[in-house]
Amino acid sequence: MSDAHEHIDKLMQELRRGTITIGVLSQLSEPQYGYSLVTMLGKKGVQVEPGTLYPLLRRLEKQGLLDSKWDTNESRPRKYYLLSETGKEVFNLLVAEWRSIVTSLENLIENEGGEKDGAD
Amino acid sequence: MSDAHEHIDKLMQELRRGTITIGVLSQLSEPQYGYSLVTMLGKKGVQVEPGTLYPLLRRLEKQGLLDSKWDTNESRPRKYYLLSETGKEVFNLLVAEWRSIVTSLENLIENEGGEKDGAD
DNA sequence: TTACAATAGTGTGCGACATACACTATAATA
DNA sequence: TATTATAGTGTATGTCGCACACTATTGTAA
Repeated sequence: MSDAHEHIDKLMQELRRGTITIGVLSQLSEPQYGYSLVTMLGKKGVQVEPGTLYPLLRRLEKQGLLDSKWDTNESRPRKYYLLSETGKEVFNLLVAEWRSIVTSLENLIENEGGEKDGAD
Repeated sequence: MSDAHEHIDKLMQELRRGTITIGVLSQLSEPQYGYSLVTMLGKKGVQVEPGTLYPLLRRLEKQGLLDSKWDTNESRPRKYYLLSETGKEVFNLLVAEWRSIVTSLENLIENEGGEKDGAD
């Protein structure tokens, strides 16, 4: 019963996949830079490695979902990211899709453990 | 606003990732074969390609989450899959993790659009 | 017999994520 | 001044699941 624990990690990771994107997008209604995002998301229960987040941010920017601008006024230059108009739309669509997935999955999970009707 | 629709597909696909596994596991408290799973999941709103499901089933079997046996009594031989004991445990853990993710994400999403407290 | 549906299988490619590492610049300290 | 710690950004690489497209086989209907 314990040799499976090695696979669980992988499976959970797969479960998290894609949700990081939603998490990040959800925080970018206001400009933030990479490090602050890592910190903030971490506080909210979503652990993200910097090495995961930075490529993600650049990906999202390249796809046009994020805008970015360097702030060189502060002591260290920081790259601030912000949701673009497109990003806002995509985020909303993504949330809708997410909720739909949650609903379907909940149905499947709930049904398990109970009786099922043999209707075909 | 339309060139983003190409990315949305990818993002949604990423969102679905991993959930297919949970969906499949949830249906295997009783033995079923690949084709019937494709049909059944499809009816319940979870579209899965056969070319996606079959490798998944074998993967899960190789990981010890599923048991399988060929039924050659019927007209065409069918490979029936069933949750193993390990599989049941993993499924439960996975469901727990899933619910946790759902909760975190809901929090992040809800917070957006409203005011945020500057509490640190 | 041919054609199609049912059923299972495989191989390849893509892409996101994790991990690890490198780099810069500021601040602190010896 | 030199060194170290740390905040902050960036990149290279590997893994692995999933989608897609393909093949193979068998049974049944035309």
